[in-house]
Amino acid sequence: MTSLATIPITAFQQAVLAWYQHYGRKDLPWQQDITPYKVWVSEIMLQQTQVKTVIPYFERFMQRFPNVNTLANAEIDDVLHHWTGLGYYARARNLHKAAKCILNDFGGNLPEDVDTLTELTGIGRSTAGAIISLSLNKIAPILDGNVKRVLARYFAIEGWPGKTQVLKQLWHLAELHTPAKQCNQYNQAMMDLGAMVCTRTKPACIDCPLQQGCTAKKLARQSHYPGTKPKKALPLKHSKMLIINNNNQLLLLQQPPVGLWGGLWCFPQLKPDADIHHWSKKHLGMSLHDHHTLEAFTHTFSHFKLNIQPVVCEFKSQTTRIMENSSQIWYNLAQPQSLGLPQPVKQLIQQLEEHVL
DNA sequence: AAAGCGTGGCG
DNA sequence: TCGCCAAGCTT
Repeated sequence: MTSLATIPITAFQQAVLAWYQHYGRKDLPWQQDITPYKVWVSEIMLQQTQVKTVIPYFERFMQRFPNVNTLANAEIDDVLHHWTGLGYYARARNLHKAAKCILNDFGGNLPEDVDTLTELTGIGRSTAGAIISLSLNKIAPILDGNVKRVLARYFAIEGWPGKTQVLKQLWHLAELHTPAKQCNQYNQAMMDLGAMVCTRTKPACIDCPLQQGCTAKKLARQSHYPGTKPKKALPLKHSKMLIINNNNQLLLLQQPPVGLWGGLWCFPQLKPDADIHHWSKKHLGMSLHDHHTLEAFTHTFSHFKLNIQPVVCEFKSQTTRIMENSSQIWYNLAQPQSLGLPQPVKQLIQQLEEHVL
């Protein structure tokens, strides 16, 4: 394979660093007055999430939780409230948990080595590397989706990075090429290259500082790398969401602390074949007077689709008899509490507000 | 080792 | 429209 020889490591690093000086991103919100905390929060938000989506969430989050201390002392409901719509809510729960740990065990300062950082929940090897390199300019490799794509193409690494063996190869290459000096700029540059030049579809190889040594380009097989995940159809599930409105206060139930939508507040959900009358009597102790459906819609998760049938419920007696408790609240439309809401629930609530007005 | 975990954008 | 997947980590 000598015909596909790549360029020496130092030349690789120099090309990447030189490109960064001209074209790298330096104006993102978390790149201003850089601190480990800002990099940490941004890296967590950016997991499986695009920059454009993250920016407004990051701004609001930093406004409300400007440092480890404010985050550690916040209510989890408030943290999840600021995460509403961003998805992968375990990230917010882990962030909050880790902030408490950093405050209690590390005096409010993030650990400054990869191994200790990785022990914090929600921080894996790549996120730890990003914090260490981007905020402290210490040497540490990163391997996010962008870097994976650049390396997989440059070295023509076969297979899906979700496979342990493929991932191992990529990590090895990342370690090998990460420079001791200007590690912060190099890592940022590799991510920017993947995001701006070495894109998933239609990579702009003509603009790439690594085009000369890129194996995928030589083979004209850019789209072959990195290998894709074996596909399977998403299962379709169905659920009813009960809208119980008492004088513009909506009954919401809190999801269990872990799992799908963990810790978030939802309308009561029923399986499609469940009887609403029976459920109302059993769980609310009330007789349903009438109900009507709103237009059903389908929400897509990473691993299944959920068809949601909203049902507006009306009762014979006062629904105020339903008492609040730790996992059951009345959500006040006029003065909403700071709570985490799944996107479909937030959506439905917005619809109801418009209807009321 | 592979599945669970959200949401939005894009071709 | 619909499948794919984006600055991954946890179990």
